[in-house]
Amino acid sequence: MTASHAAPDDADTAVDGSDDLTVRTGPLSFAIFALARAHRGFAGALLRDLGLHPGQELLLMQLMERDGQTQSELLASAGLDHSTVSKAVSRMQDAGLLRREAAAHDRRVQQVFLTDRGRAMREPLEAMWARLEQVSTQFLEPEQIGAFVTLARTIEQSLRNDGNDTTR
Amino acid sequence: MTASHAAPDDADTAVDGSDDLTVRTGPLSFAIFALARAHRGFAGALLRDLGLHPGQELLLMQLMERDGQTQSELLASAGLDHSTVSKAVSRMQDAGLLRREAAAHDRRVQQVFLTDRGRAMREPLEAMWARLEQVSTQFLEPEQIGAFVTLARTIEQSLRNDGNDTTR
DNA sequence: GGCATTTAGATGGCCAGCCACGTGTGTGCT
DNA sequence: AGCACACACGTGGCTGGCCATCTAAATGCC
Repeated sequence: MTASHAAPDDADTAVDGSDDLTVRTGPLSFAIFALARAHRGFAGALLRDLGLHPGQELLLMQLMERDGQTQSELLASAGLDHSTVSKAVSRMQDAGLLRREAAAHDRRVQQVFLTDRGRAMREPLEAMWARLEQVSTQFLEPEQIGAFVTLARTIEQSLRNDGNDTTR
Repeated sequence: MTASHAAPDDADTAVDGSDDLTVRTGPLSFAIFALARAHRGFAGALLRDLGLHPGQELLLMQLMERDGQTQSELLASAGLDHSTVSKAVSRMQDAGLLRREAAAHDRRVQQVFLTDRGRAMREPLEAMWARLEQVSTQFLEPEQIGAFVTLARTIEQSLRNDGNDTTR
């Protein structure tokens, strides 16, 4: 994955010590960016082994929790654009992971169901997700994990509220 | 941005309380995902006003810090794939934000320089970046910000090291 | 009932980002 | 010198993700 270029000197991706403009102006924002990249990259590598693309695992796991959800429900839990879900579902349908079915009572609605092949991804996906979590938290104490999650949610809410706030 | 669907009931994007499979198996990983989406979404909205696309601001600010960097240097600081940088630089060149120039001593290398138009983005970009940071940290105490950054870097390093680790 | 509005998806367009592959250039080894 | 190798990029192909636009269907309002 990102191992290919692995930094010629010690100027690693983290940009430690050499406070550049981004870090100076917004250390937290930069930390989020960097963390998101690393996390996504690592997850992507694990998903690759499963034949999945980043983001698809969230849809699958969402359906494993409750099968037959509509696309609207899926995009709400994942926080994605409806077009993104539509395309992803379409591709995953082609891949045989799930299928769509028009709802009887409301023909606009497309219910999404896992196929056997999709259901079979449960164990590998849980293992992958557990490993991702284990690697991420390997140097953290339980209370640090809790603290991080709390902080992350607080920041997330701040961004979401402010983004929706028209009064500011 | 994500204001469109704004959750019909209380099933907000954050999935509070309704611990689904993802949150149950990897709360920290899910928190990172959710935070990254919100942060990226908010940043994207601000960048849109500046006529930029997500990711381009990092390259610009990197060049503002030190102009004439090679593409390899840029991708190292941003942690991106070389092809991503190559394409982004190409498009930003078309947009008149910067220009490429083959290095004299090593004709493989492409040095990237800001144009006047690119340099003019400095003030707006700093303001945008500062606002992003302000919104993100609006409910946090200074020590919480520090704690978050520290935790984020720790997690990031864990992911990076393990990703590159061939011995595990 | 009839018509405007809202809602669920689909689709096209565009950029970010990755991998795989190809090309030109510098380096090192013999 | 010669040749294998590493390095810096460019390009094509694919997916994720967003916005804008369109269609069909349900809902609301008169």
